[in-house]
Amino acid sequence: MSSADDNSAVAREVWQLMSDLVLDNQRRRKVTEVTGMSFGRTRAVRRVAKRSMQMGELADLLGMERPNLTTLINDLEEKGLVIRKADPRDRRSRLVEATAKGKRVARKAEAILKEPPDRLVGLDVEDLETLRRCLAEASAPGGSE
Amino acid sequence: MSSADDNSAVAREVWQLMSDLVLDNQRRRKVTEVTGMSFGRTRAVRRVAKRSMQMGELADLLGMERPNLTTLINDLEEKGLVIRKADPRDRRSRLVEATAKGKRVARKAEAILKEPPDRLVGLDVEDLETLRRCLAEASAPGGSE
DNA sequence: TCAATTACTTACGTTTCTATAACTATTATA
DNA sequence: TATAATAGTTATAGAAACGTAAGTAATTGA
Repeated sequence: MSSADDNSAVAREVWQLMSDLVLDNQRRRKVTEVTGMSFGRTRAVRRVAKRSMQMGELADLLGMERPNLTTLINDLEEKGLVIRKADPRDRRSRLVEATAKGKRVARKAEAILKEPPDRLVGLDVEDLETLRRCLAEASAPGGSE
Repeated sequence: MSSADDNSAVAREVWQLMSDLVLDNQRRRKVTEVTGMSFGRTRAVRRVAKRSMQMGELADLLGMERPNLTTLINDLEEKGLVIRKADPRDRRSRLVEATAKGKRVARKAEAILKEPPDRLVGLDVEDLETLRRCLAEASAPGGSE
């Protein structure tokens, strides 16, 4: 029996446990409740709040078609959460930027999403440190979501 | 400085790392692609494939209103993925059961969702064991998702 | 037994998500 | 400069996700 097989088996268990912990839909529900809009809309606002970007880049990050993003951003702009600005480098493209209001909404969402479950906080500090070390090692440099 | 504060800070980091790892939208996308239906529909099939249950219980698990579940299950029934059966205990309620076809679809989805990312599999066995131990400790007895 | 409750469905309307085709404006290139 | 490629928008249209009100059938319990 190879060590790779051992890894795989344990990794599957770990993955299952992690997924169960993270994929708690109450969290999504809470976010839509607090922000007063869909999770997808909130996701866009959060992205833009971190950094202004072109429509195309944002569409790619959110994994949606450009025409659909146009509609979404129209909506967010009407709500006063983002604005489109001219891109000085390329007049074809538009830069999407979060307004102060948009950033507030993004912060509210992040606050909910970043709050770890009680059960995680309740672990021993040593265990948490170990978790952090291992997960940091397992994490891609680019991050996701 | 209390130990609780230390825990909280590290826990937040751990949580962030875990969330990034789990919330990879490519996975969702792949599931809808393979199953040929929305993630929500697939979620329902997966639930029922594990265990037959009443409409109400399923609606609660999926976090949706009963009328909406009725529509969803109608759709899945037309697709031949589930069937409604009489509940011998209570003739008001219906038991939703996955068909063989439904179970196949559920298996396909699970196969994608249960596959841990390469970066996790690549960790040392000792680290994986530690992760498992910690996460098992942090997991609720009831599970979620 | 009969009123209240429960489990589910029907009917309806709104929002959100999704994809595609055709269009304008701008930039890059041959 | 003419042509192609790019960035975004408009226009459609269908599927999916939500919520509420009102209805049926079965059960509970006073």
